[in-house]
Amino acid sequence: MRAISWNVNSLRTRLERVLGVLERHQPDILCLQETKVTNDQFPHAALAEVGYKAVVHGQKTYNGVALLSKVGLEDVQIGFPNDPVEAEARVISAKLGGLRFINLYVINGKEVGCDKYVRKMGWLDALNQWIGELRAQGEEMVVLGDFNIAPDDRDVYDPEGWRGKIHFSEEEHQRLAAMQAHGLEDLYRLHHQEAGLFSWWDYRGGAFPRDHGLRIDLALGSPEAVSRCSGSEIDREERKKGTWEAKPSDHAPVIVDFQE
DNA sequence: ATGGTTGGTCGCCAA
Repeated sequence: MRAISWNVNSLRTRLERVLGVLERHQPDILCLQETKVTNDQFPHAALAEVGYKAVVHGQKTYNGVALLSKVGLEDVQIGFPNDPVEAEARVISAKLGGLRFINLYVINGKEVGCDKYVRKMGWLDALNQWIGELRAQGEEMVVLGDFNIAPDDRDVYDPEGWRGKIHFSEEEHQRLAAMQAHGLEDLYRLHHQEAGLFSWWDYRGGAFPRDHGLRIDLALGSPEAVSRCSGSEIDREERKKGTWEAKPSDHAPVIVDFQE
């Protein structure tokens, strides 16, 4: 079973590239973030043509998450209980192959200390409470998506420059640690230990050619997910301009494989 | 500290 997480930065702009990713990697489940499309404008027909059915949680202009699958999804849940920013479409989850896939688009936070950063912390606290409740009920899961947090020095191109900044601050790391304390492990790090393996590069300042990236797109797994996880890769090629007419997203897809 | 680029939408906000 193959899962992919990808922040597409507008599904309508990126549809051709999404179809390319589906064809190249043949995932059982594709978890999209920043679809930036309302549910009534979601491109269901184009995805159905290649065999994928989508469950969606969108809004106009901002945010938006979706799950695509060609093998069916069970127990779909939109959002989570007691979300302090319920109007923002940031979470959708469903069960597949004995695991609940919880697809996240975490609040960016903009800058440490600003009101958006404070909202990010409160939102992560509420999310962690829900994840803790599910885990206490024995739910096995993969929590994946755009976390907007780089876990450690290996995940940042300039750790000293980034330390204490947005995506790499102590308070964000506390929230990530709190999530992991519910028994979740970084599935990518089960298979790769080296530094400099990134999932996001800023559009600005030639960040991709300079390889000034961060690994902020994560997949965390509970014990059953960990024991079944057979590999994980970042499709860095997808971040290149390549021969595609459409431009790349600023995020690369994160692929995670599981034994059945 | 600022700037740089992209997307949604049409003067900016968000990332």
